[in-house]
Amino acid sequence: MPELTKRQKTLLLLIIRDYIESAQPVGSKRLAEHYHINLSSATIRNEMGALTEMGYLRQPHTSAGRVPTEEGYRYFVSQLMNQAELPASVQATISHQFHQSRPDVDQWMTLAASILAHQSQGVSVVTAPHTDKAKYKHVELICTQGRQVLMVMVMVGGEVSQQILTLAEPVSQEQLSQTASRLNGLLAGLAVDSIAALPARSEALDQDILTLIVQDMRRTADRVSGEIYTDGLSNVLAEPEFAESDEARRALKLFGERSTLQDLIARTATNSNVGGLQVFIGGEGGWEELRQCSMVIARYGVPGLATGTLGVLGPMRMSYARTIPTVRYVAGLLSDLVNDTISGE
Amino acid sequence: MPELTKRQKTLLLLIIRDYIESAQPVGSKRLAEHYHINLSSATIRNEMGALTEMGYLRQPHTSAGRVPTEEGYRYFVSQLMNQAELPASVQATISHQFHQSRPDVDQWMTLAASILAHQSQGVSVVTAPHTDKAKYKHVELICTQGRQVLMVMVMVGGEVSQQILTLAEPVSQEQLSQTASRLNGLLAGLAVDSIAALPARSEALDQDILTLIVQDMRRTADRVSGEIYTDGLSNVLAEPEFAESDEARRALKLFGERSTLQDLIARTATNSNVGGLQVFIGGEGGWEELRQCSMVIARYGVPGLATGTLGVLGPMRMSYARTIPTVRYVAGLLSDLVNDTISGE
DNA sequence: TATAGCACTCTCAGCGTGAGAGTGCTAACT
DNA sequence: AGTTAGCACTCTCACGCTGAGAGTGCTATA
Repeated sequence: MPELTKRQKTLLLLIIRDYIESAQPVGSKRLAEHYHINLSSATIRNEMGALTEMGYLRQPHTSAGRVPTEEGYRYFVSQLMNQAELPASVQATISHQFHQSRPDVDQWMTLAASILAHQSQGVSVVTAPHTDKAKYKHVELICTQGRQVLMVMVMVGGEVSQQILTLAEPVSQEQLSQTASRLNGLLAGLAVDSIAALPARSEALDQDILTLIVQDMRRTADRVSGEIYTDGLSNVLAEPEFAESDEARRALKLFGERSTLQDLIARTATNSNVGGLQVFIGGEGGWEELRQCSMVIARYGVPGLATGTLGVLGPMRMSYARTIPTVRYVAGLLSDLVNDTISGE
Repeated sequence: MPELTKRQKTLLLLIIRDYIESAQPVGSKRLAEHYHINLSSATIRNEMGALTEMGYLRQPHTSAGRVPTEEGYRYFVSQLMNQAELPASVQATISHQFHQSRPDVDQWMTLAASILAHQSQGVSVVTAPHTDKAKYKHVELICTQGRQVLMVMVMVGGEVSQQILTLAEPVSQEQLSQTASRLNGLLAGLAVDSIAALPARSEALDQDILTLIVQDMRRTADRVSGEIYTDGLSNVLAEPEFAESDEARRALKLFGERSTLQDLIARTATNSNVGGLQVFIGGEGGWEELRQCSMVIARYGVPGLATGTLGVLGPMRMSYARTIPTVRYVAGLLSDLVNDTISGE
């Protein structure tokens, strides 16, 4: 990793910024004219040569301008990470939208996805806040129809998850309510993990219903994290690199599938902390099809209590300068909201 | 609407079938060679000329083959409507998938969307079963966090809808349960419409909570029909007519937006009966952007109790021969499932 | 009435060409 | 030594031309 002179840094940043805007290889002449650096195109050419040598730029063909390499983007992003605040006016607008909305996780997630997609012009992905060590708070069993029962579980912290169970035979609503209140007595405050150990010491209850329910509680608790909100697929359709080429189209197809996003989030989120912000350039970290894409991902929430992931997926040429601060800001906002919710407003 | 000779009918059907497969204008020579009709290309040319005259075909340019007009497709579809059963083996597979799945509306909808998308290679849209004249059956109020309350409403028939309310001040779970059971006593069996009239005769209850809840019940009940399941967006990306051209891309963008589909379904579903199947060709019935698209739509369920809509949106050149019977079959299946559920399995 | 033949039209892929953009190198300038 | 001007070179791309091929409509014929 050779050293860059100050001039090289400025030039590199300028080139990348220009390329992100124009989507076209940038040449020395264009650079000299459009930005008032006091340098001739020849000097710039020399520097560009050096930057190419060092691996930050490359030329699509002999007589084209330069295009950033992954390494180049990486440098660009590392510069952005330190500074880059969202303009106060934008912050205000976003914050306003959140406080205007109904105080409902579903609303927040949808809104976050929409804002991210709009600001970054990429595909946004947001997962609902979730804990592994959720503590059980309350369960409700509601008879919907015949043998079908809707189970609603509420965790300490306000997380809600639900599932439909099918019993062996019809049960009345009264019976269900009784069972539920017994469960509530037994389980209040327990960590969800320990529910699995329950059946052994509860012969007193009607086994038939109970075993089924306890079994499904575990599964239900797991399933919560599966909720993924996404938005902005059509943004990416407009990008020139997705207009043609099969490779790009395959990537696009991936975006449309829930399972992919889920996997993606899971894979990247694990080794990341709340507050931290990760940028994956050119699909680093596996994922062959996304070689032309980048991701900006952050975790939000209160560690140990409820956390979620949010991020933006876009072409490698995405506007990091706008995406990174937006992701960071929205992550912060959601963290605050989660925090407020937990501490009971 | 001039009469078609038998030979013209055969020819027209053949041409359209070929075009749907190949996506390319079909010429007289190709037709004469590939299908063993005992006619020379010259004769076919004459007939094609006639069909063009009558408005069923057109030529993109002087020396290209023929392409079906909307009128042509319409004729084609009208032929398909009468016959066209799904092969028994496919029927079996689909039916199997449904009966294998968990008996859960959410599962069914997702599955239906997936099957439709896969079979038709288009974008599928399915709405959950819903009634206007839903009868209220049971309500449950669950405290999630501070002033937030999750309200779950169950309708006769098993339809479930929910919403988060925010009260003016925190309320304990016991209080909520009491309120809920009082509500249950008051409302059991009532049509949802008449709930709005309630507050007048209920000064006995804690007004604060109640007014809020009753207010929101109405809204919640309405919101149920909003649930839309969709799948297969990426199918349509592969189609040649969507590869280029801005018009097509704009249409694609529409598909990605929930609100569009919602509107679309609403607009088309109203004047359609369960069992009936409608085909909209070239975006007839408004919707400018979908001029290159067709829709196959059907309603399912038990009229008056719970009905929903399902359909497929694809290029005008979609495979009607496979889509129509699939939509019809899946609609039938869902109707059966809804029926079974209502009559209590 | 169906077919064979023919002249005509239009598209499209392939090719060559020249303009333009961009480069690297060298020599001159500060 | 760093900067710049100039120049020769390379490569792409848009343009125009052309010939092959596909398809047509019309007319004469079986």
